[in-house]
Amino acid sequence: MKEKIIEVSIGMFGQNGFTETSIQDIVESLGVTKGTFYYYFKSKEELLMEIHLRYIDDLLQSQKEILETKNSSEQKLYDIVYMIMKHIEGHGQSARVFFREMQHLNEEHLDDIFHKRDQFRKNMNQAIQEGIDSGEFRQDLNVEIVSLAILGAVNWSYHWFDPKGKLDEKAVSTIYIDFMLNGLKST
Amino acid sequence: MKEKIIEVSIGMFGQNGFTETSIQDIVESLGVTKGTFYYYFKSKEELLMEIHLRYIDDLLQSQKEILETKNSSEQKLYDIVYMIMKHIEGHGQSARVFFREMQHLNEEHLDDIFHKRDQFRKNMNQAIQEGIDSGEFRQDLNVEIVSLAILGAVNWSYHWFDPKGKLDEKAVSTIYIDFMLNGLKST
Amino acid sequence: MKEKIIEVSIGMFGQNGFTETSIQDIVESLGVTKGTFYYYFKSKEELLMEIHLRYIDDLLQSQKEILETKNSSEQKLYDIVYMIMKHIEGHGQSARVFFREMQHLNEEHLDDIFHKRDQFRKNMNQAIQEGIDSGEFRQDLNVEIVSLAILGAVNWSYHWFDPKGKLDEKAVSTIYIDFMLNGLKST
Amino acid sequence: MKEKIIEVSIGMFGQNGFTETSIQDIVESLGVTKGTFYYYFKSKEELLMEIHLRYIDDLLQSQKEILETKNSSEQKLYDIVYMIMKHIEGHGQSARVFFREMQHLNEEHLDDIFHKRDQFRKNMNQAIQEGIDSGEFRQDLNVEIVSLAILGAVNWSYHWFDPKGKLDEKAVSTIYIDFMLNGLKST
DNA sequence: TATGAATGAGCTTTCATTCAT
DNA sequence: TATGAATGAAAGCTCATTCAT
Repeated sequence: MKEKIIEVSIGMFGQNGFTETSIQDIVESLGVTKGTFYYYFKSKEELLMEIHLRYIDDLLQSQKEILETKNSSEQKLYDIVYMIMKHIEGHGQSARVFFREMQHLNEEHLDDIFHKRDQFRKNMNQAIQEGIDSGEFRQDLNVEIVSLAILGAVNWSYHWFDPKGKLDEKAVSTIYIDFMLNGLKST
Repeated sequence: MKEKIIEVSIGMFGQNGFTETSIQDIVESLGVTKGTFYYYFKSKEELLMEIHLRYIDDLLQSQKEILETKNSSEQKLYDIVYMIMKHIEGHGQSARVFFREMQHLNEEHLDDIFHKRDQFRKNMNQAIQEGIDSGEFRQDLNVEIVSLAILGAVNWSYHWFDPKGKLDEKAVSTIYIDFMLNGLKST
Repeated sequence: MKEKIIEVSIGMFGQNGFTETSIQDIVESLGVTKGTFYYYFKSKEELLMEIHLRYIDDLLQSQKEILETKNSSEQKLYDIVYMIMKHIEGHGQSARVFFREMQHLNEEHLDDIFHKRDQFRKNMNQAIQEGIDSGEFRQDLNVEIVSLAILGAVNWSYHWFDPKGKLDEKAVSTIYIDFMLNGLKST
Repeated sequence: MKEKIIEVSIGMFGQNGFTETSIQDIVESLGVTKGTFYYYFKSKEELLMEIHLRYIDDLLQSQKEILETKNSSEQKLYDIVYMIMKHIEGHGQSARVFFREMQHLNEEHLDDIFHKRDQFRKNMNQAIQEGIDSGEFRQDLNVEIVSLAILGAVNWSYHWFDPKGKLDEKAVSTIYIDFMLNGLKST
């Protein structure tokens, strides 16, 4: 039941927004009553936190596995970008909730999530730094800002990426990486 | 008074969110009553639309001026990126509202805004295409996706950019452009 | 202007109801502002009272003229019925307002109107009594109740009478009177 | 609880009017909170509809039973008149609400009620027609108009009938019927 | 005569949450 | 595990009215 609540909530939060979705809406779509909801969750916010945690923990775990390999920095970068895109493709509504409804967490939870997002970003920084150190990437990069640019470009995809569109998440990732590695300029 | 309402609303919507800010909060912060609010706005949503319109219309206008120059594509790209960053720097809360609270517009208004955002994106596409045609940019770029990547990277800045931080909007723009033109790879 | 306000108010009160029609609605339909309204009327209720007064005073005056003639009771009865019907035909919305929105008058005004409606009813009683005394009407009638029945039947017409319908107010009055004088029973 | 809400609402709507009675007034008189009201009714209008439905359905049912008997038309007419009067006597406030507050139903509900009131009227027409066909009533009656006159006379009673007055509903009904059958004219 | 800005009280409705069963 | 009745606080919005100009 708890899983079912989370599942339909993600769908409804993603579609209509956190504030716009009432507990009533959620339980009605499951054919149960509000009491049931409060048996499994202390509050609406706790449900939102659970959704956030699952998303970011999953991302962090995948990122960790990628970073622990012996692959080239270029490959690692590609793997991370593709992994995020794969998440957006496979859990599109989760991504929407994660990127859009964070503000509705309470302070404590927000701190927790913020810290984890920061960790994700720092891991990204590190991957880029490694590429610089190994000579794969340019020496004169501002790691912090470039990292934010890459994350921004990829994360932004949740706004427009359509799993049923012309290009799948793999194709988009490939274009992203080519752009990020080689830039726009003709040589 | 209308201007004052818009002004404080942007601040409060940006800080606490559209749904979390009540009309009561807004008018209290101005020392007037709810009736006053509804004298100037038919609904809370109408106020939100006004904020959106001002933001996107301003952006489109600035973009148009940039595109109408005879500058190189590289320069135009820089100018657009810097212009967006300048907006985020100068109207940070507006940007937050614009990028985050769009969902609370009604269908008709959403259509309008969506159409304008699309226009902005298409103008961006065109700028890149011109660069390709003139030989400044690589021939093998996927214009649509690259354009989305650039916009994503720059727009995302509203999440983290701090006007009082170490780097100002000009420095960030420069780093962005360098990254976008030349990529990460060492040569 | 005062006349115009009364005129459109009758239309709007009749169509949509007194409470459902706002001052704003009224002044907007005249292209003026609320201040103007309050220049001519102390309150919304005062406007309603004015409408009521015009209606009942008109009715009372017409009734008086009919009763002062030397006509037969039958004729007088017919004239009164026809006169009410004529009012409903010609001032349909006024009738609606008069019969339906009385409750929104304040106590003092309500008293006044009530007293005048009562006067109208008593004059009716008197007409019937005269008919009885002269032998035109049956001796065993309960004047009070019969009078209320007649007024009920005629007044009720405002619910359904359609000036553009098959029967005009004259035809309906004739049928009413025939029914009231001769009853249903076959002889 | 739902019953209690309906009960006190009828009283308050009848006394002070639908618009003049707030949900607050209703729940306060029951010692509960507004939330409770909305647990049982989707809206104030829905409550009004429920009151209307109960009234008209009850009336239609009683009318049906009367019409299905083998009684004379005269008797049926008396029974219907008496039945309506009995309703006005016993559910005076309901009658007030029913006849006066109909306008506050929404379009869909209004249609429904209107249709049922029309059915009641048509059944009345039919009863009169049967009397004509059987020879009890005059051949030259305009059934539609006479029927409306009778209903008007009886329904109007809700304006003035006082259960504690000199004449009870039975006495009034008897006077009504005598008047309707035999008319005013002396013979 | 008329305007327009502002008020303030009140309205219907929503909703997260509680709790006895 | 789950229900269903009830709460209470707050929300968006309406509107008759006032008043300086």
